[in-house]
Amino acid sequence: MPTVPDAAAGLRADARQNRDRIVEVARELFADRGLDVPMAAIARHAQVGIATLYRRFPTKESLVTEVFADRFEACVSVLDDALADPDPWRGFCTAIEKVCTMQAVDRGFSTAFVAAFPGAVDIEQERDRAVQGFAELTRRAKATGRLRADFAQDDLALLLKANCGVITESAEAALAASRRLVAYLLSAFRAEQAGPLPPPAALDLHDVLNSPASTTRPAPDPAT
Amino acid sequence: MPTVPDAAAGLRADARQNRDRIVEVARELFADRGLDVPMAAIARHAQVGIATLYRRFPTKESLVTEVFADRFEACVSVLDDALADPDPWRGFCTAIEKVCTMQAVDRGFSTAFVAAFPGAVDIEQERDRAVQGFAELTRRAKATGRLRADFAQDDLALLLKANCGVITESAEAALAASRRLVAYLLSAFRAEQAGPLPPPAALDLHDVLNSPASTTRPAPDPAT
DNA sequence: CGATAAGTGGAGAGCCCCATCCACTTGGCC
DNA sequence: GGCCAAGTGGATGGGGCTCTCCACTTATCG
Repeated sequence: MPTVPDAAAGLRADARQNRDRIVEVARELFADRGLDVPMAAIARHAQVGIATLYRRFPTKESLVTEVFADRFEACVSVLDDALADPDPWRGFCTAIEKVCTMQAVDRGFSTAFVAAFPGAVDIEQERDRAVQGFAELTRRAKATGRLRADFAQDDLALLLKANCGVITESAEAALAASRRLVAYLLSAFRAEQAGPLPPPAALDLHDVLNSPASTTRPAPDPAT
Repeated sequence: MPTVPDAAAGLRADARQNRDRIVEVARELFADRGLDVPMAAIARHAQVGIATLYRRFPTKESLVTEVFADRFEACVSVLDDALADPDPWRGFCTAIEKVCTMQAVDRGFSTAFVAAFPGAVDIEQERDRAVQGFAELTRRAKATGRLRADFAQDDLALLLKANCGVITESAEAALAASRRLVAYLLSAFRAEQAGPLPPPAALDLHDVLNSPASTTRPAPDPAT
């Protein structure tokens, strides 16, 4: 390993200990209170001064990035597992379930992930790999005929954002909600009974604004 | 009409004009910037002082409530329309589509609605009526055999929260995303191909936390 | 065992937010 | 036209947040 084994390399022993404690505490607090827990609270729980915290992580965003770096890696490895599965559809479902569970269990990761996914922060390389891996997984799953052909690449982001939306209240409730939502969506992603879908791209807003859900419904019928 | 025609009754002419302008401006700002637009910004856009704003609406929450009161009423009437539809399943789908469109088009309403739905603010009466109406609609839709029997009452909240999650970026993109999500979910709500679902209730968290998506998957297979 | 650079803590600057107070203005009735 | 309650605006308080500054402490090495 020619590169540093850790970002905390070259630190004095006590400093390194403090840094580790900060990250650990931040992970916990972000997980069950979300990303908007104050820096002061993190410092207090880690039993260090605020200055120490800011010396290691010049900005809150840098702390968030550090804290969730391994989660992003975990996501990539989840994808690798899924790609290794001989049954692409099962791999597809499993990958989605795992990632959504990760979101449900960690409030902070949930929002950080969704925020970082479209316009990544600086982990762009990991992100691109994940996106491409998922594209491949999608392709294979479609090839088996189990995943509906009109499943769009962007539907992953759609699912992740939707999943993020149901992460509220207690962790138990969030997990249960996420489980159920994912089950519904995976069932909708299956090829059988695939009715017509609206396009994944944007559409013209004015049409809708001018008839805001109070008309007598000229919309197409989603039934059968 | 024995009751006041409006909450702004008995106000001096100029005051009433100001009040109306405040509500109008707040509606617009909330719609496309979300609920966290500052009170000062609303006052500025309405060309009144902050004191005037606070005289009419002692707290920000009261302003939000006033601004979205008619939207909540619109939701109730959407439900009434749905109940009047001779085809309960079509009514069910239409109601969900309409409400989700309302959310997608109005950022502020989207969050206000989700926030107010479980632990309502003060519009509890409307809310209860809506909940009961939806329960009836659900019952009828199930009776036709089109809506899956294990659809839970809480799945509506699940859908609304999920829909709220995809409301990001531009209004056009939000609407497109919402459309697609709702189409997917409605398709999953159909009775055919209804695979097993996780329970709508909460579950024990420890099991999951102890095997956080890195195990070799002992979970049940959602495929066929 | 000291010298020294690395590390530390807490006060506080700067900013944004909700909400209040009070001296001033103005619409509406006689 | 004049009176006065109703209405108004801007300064201000109070709180929370991110991030900075600086005098003090401590690990580490010859």
